Amino acid sequence: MGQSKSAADNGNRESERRRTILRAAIDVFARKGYHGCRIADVAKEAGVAYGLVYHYFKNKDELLETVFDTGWSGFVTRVRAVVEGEGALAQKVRGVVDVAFEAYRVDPRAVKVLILEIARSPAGSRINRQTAFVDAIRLSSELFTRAKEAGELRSDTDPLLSSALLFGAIEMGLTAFVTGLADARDTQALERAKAQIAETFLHGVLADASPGAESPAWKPEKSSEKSATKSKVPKRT
Amino acid sequence: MGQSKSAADNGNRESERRRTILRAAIDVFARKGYHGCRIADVAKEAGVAYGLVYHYFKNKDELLETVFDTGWSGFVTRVRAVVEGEGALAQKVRGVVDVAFEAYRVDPRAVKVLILEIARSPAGSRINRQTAFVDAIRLSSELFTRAKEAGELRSDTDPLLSSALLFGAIEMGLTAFVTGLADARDTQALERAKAQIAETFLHGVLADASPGAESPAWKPEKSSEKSATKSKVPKRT
Amino acid sequence: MGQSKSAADNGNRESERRRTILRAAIDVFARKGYHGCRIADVAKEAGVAYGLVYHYFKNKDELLETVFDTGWSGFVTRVRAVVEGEGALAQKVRGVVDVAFEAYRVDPRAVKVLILEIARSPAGSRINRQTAFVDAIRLSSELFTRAKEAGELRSDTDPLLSSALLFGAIEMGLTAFVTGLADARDTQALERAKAQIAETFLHGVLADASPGAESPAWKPEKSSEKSATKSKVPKRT
Amino acid sequence: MGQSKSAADNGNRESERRRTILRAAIDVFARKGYHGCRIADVAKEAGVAYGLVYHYFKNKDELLETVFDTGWSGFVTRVRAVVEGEGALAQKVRGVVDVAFEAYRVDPRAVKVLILEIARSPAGSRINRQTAFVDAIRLSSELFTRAKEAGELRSDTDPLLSSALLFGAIEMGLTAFVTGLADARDTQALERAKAQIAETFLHGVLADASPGAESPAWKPEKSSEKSATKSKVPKRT
DNA sequence: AATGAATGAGCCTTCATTCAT
DNA sequence: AATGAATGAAGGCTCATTCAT
Repeated sequence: MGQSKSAADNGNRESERRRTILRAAIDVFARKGYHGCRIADVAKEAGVAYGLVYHYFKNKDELLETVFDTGWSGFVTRVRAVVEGEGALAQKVRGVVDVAFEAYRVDPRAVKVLILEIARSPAGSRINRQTAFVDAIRLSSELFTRAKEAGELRSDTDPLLSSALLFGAIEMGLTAFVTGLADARDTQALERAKAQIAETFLHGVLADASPGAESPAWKPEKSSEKSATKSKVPKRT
Repeated sequence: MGQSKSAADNGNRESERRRTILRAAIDVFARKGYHGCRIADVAKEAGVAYGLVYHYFKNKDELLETVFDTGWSGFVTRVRAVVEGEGALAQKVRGVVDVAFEAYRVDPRAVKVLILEIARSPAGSRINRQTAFVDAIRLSSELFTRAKEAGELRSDTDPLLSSALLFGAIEMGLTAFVTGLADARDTQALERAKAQIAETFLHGVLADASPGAESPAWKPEKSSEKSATKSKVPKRT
Repeated sequence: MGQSKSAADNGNRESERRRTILRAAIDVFARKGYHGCRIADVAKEAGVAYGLVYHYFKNKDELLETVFDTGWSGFVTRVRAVVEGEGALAQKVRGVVDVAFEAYRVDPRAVKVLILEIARSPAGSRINRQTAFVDAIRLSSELFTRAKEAGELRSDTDPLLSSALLFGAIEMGLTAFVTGLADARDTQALERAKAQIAETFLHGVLADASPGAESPAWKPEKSSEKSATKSKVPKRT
Repeated sequence: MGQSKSAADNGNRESERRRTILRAAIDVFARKGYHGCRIADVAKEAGVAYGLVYHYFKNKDELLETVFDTGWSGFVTRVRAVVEGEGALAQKVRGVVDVAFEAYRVDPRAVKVLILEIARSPAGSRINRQTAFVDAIRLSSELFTRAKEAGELRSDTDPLLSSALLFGAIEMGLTAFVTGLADARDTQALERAKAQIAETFLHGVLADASPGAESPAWKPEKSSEKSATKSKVPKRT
């Protein structure tokens, strides 16, 4: 029993160490970027000897990959839940934006890494835009494929591109906060940004022409998105 | 005349070399990324001796910065021309998208560098997202500020964020081609992507509910962009 | 005990390596001079890997500085012991000369470095004549200041300059051996040089005019320096 | 005639250029030291294109060698004139010291180079202590050889070493000024240093014990150098 | 003679990775 | 498991020298 306890301890201690190092890696990546980050930095941040990093990770690349995988797996999982869950398209789009911003709220540094360090890994690495955002993009594209088949989308939209545009907007929106272009401490601003991203994606930036229809769907007090869409559309052509 | 030619030759030859090296740097950056790009590679690609790179550029960072500045200055200049030119908002948005895609058509590798290598430069460098995309984003944000004042935009949109979203969509749209997610050799696809980006940004992805209105303006079979814009814009407001 | 031995081993092994590298640096410096000495040479001479030099020394300059500091600190310490010790002025002057020649006897290469490489370090470096010989010169100048106050020196001598002259004579005397102008393997010659330097400094090169006075003060078998000085001095002027 | 004049002009212009470059080299060497001095620096200082240095000098080493040769040849010539001229030993010793200090007064930077840059040249170079000071030392050693044969020197002095000591004292004395240890703008100090060097070398630093004898020979108010030397020497014992 | 662009060997330094303890 | 000394390949930068004009 003492043994098993010790073993458990060891086991815990091991994964604890592993997590400590991973956490340190995220922080250092966020601060210095992948290439500016040396293994020694990660070890120092984690408070461990620097050979130890190689006990838990084969090499720097695997460390980075783990950082990405860990970060993305959570994100992709949540995106999948939204995409495969119940609700109308608009609802799901808002859900995806929510997931991204929530991730940012919970761990801005991790998101900074995921956003800014995408495609920064060395040439040989498997980590790049393809394996990162693209997972989420492909996943969401199914959403748009189905929506299009259901006639919810304009007929000329390419689902994959739609998905790319959504994530492009999300990324650049978050980037505005990540890089300090916008103030991340302003919760109101974050909420407004979320809404604007989703609604712009859904309805565009243009104001409605008809009176009474100018209120976008996300203004809860005035109208549902659907009616807004309805009222606007007839006037086009 | 022989004289002036010789003088011109000298003048040209110098800047020719410089341009050759710059060109080579763009190509190597596009191929290997900032960190994977060695001065030796650039020199070899340019067909010049190693040391010559240092004749024209103080160091690797300055070379990089020049690549970025050159690339961006052209892009920003063109964006400014569109933004400050004549035309309705929608027209200008399409114009901005056009500029980006045209740049891609003319020199895909340069665009690849500008898109993928943003924010990859070392910590000490002045090259980063801030000084790159942000210039264009800030510039365009004026467009949205004015449009909002004119009532052309939904009242709840933040101009800076709108601008960021537009460029986010453009970036991710181009990224789809840059990374091979979409086929860059397909001119039709490029045209469709352009249209979809602009129109999604302007009108959202949602289909019009009313019959007869489902065709978005960018459907080529119905109308040219210009006429579509023309016919559409007057009716709004 | 095995433990303590192991601990001692570890402690020693580290500084042993450091000392090995320092030793190698001295040798290579002595052989090739500061600028001709490459880190690769030092590593090879020490029988360690290239990178290890940087494990123990921040850079080439620090390695150099350490070589100088180590060398000088020993020398300056010994000079100080002589200067601050007991004895008459003449005794101390001979002692200083002794220290220099003894250092040469023990480690001619180190002395060669200290003598020939002084002031060779790069502009930015802190190593130069000022911080090297000047320490010893300043230190000894106190000796002459006190001696002058005690009336042991001619009234018109500047203590600092006197000190400089002594070390100038010592340096050039050693240089004669270092450069091969004189034969360093000839112990007798070394002894004679020592004596000549000290006595020339103390009494000048000029022979005594009166017969029977041809024996210089430093001939131990005939008279003590003190009595020699005494007996000689009254007759002057 | 126009031709010959032109040729003369060219000839003059050429050697003028050569001298300009040499002068610039001396200045830059004095300022930055041999290794810290790049050909480009010399060219810039001289105000010429940098390939031109290679028209007049085969390579950097030859340039340095020329600097040394030029500097030393003047010095050695003057030392020779003193050594081979008329006068008593003491007179000649004072003359040698005079030559060195006069050289310093006329062109301190050149002397700085000659003093501080000795032995700094690369391993392969012929320029080093051997070919520099040693010429003067060997030359002067003949003086001491003859003086010793004439019984003017203590019997135990080695002529070569005596010569070395004299130049060592001169060098370190000048070094005090060159390095700023002493104030080179103080003409009085320079004169006193000259006197102290010569007299210390001739008579040593020790004060005479007898009253009224404390004034060294070089005190101008009591006696001329010559008479002092004369009157002093015979009275020694 | 004069210019300065072009060349490329050389060297310092960094840092991912391995290894002995 | 943990440590940190040891390794060495890689690459940025300098600068003496050459060469075309």
